[in-house]
Amino acid sequence: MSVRVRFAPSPTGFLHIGGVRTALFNWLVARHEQGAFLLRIENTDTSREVAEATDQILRSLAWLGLDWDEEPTYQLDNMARHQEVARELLARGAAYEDEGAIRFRAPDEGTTAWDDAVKGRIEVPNETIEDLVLLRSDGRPTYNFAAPVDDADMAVTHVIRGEDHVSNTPKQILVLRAMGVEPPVYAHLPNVFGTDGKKLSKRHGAVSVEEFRSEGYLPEALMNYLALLGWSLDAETTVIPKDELVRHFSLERVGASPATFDYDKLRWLNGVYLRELAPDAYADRLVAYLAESGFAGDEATIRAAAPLCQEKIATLGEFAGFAGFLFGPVAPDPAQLGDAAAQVLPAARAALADLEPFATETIEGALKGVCETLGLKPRNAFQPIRVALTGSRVSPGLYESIELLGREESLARLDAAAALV
RNA sequence: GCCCCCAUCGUCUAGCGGCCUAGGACGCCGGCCUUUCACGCCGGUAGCACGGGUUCGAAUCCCGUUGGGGGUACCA
Repeated sequence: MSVRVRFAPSPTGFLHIGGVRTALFNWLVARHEQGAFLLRIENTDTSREVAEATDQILRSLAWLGLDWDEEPTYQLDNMARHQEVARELLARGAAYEDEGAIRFRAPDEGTTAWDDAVKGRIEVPNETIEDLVLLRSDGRPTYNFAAPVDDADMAVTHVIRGEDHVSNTPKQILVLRAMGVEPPVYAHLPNVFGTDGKKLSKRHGAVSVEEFRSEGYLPEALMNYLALLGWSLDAETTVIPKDELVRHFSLERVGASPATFDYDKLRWLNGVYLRELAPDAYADRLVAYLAESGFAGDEATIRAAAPLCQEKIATLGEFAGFAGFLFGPVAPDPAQLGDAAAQVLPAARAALADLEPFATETIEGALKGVCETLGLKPRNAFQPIRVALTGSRVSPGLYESIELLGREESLARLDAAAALV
């Protein structure tokens, strides 16, 4: 029987990073097994439903590269089927009416157990399982009833979800057994926490897929990072691209203990993926990202600046701060110009004023000449120039930056800074 | 309260009884490279929560303690 998994978000908000990780692991199992990855929107709680949430979730999954099979289904659409199953259970005495609702008759003795693919065998005393409501008094199914019924109808073979569902599992198994259906394999993924050990929330940083996207993270880097949150390939491999993930992923190597989201490591990984991009692909990504984020700058300059930044920034979002001097005026801090500024700035201006051609190589020669003439080390001489031109002590290569800035603008900035000292 | 789960460097993890005086990665700290920063390279820092067992031998198995998490809804 081919593997069928499902990701079943409730449309109550954006896709949280923990939810994406759950979706990813489902997707990886499906792709690895060449099975099906299904989407089911659990919208039985109409009061909490947020308009647009479903679209946003689908968009986030698509951006990450988690493509799904078959049309997404909506749990509420199956209400007639849920009611039908509830009536059967009622007729058979497996359920009973209670104040207009229909409750499941949970056993009082024995235990309900399953072999969790992540956590191992879990046994729960039946006496601790309440008679759960199947159908609310208004006829709508509850989650713990709709979920197992739908899983059975969709022929789901592996239920891979967050560990907050562990305690729901025995209830769902009981329902399935009462229906005469063999339960699927269950795999409960451990939680993802913030650095303080609490649930990952806004104050830790980005939490929704859209936020990571707008901060300039690459979907392939985020996927790689998320896969490592609970799963490992071996003792040493960290950079694992999508196809390798699909080739090697298995639930067997998913750990049972919770993980803390490490923004530093994600950022580092993102830098790795950014640097591995071919130069033109990098420029394409950068241009697309900046257009999306509303960055005002002409594409030609962005493309010209791209190679100067690829080795240096770890997220696309850092481009504006790093190369922004190419697109607008700068305000150098006099304190950062340094002691040599009064000497260096005019000398650099003179060296660049009539330079022909005005290109990286000639600029390098001219500026090194300035160093020699003044008897200064490049380290000391270039800092005032850098600050004057870029407004920062950190920037792309100086010579390249000057060429991109152009003679006119460079001279003007040199003059402006010289006037400050 | 009751039920369930978890526990290796600050963080992600390898480890499924001897290969471990515990390996890799991020971070951090040095050094090299270098026009700054970054990249890269080299080196360093840091961990098996605690207590009992079992065993010739335990990070690995068992029990307990402590700590953390989840659940306990006509929410999902």
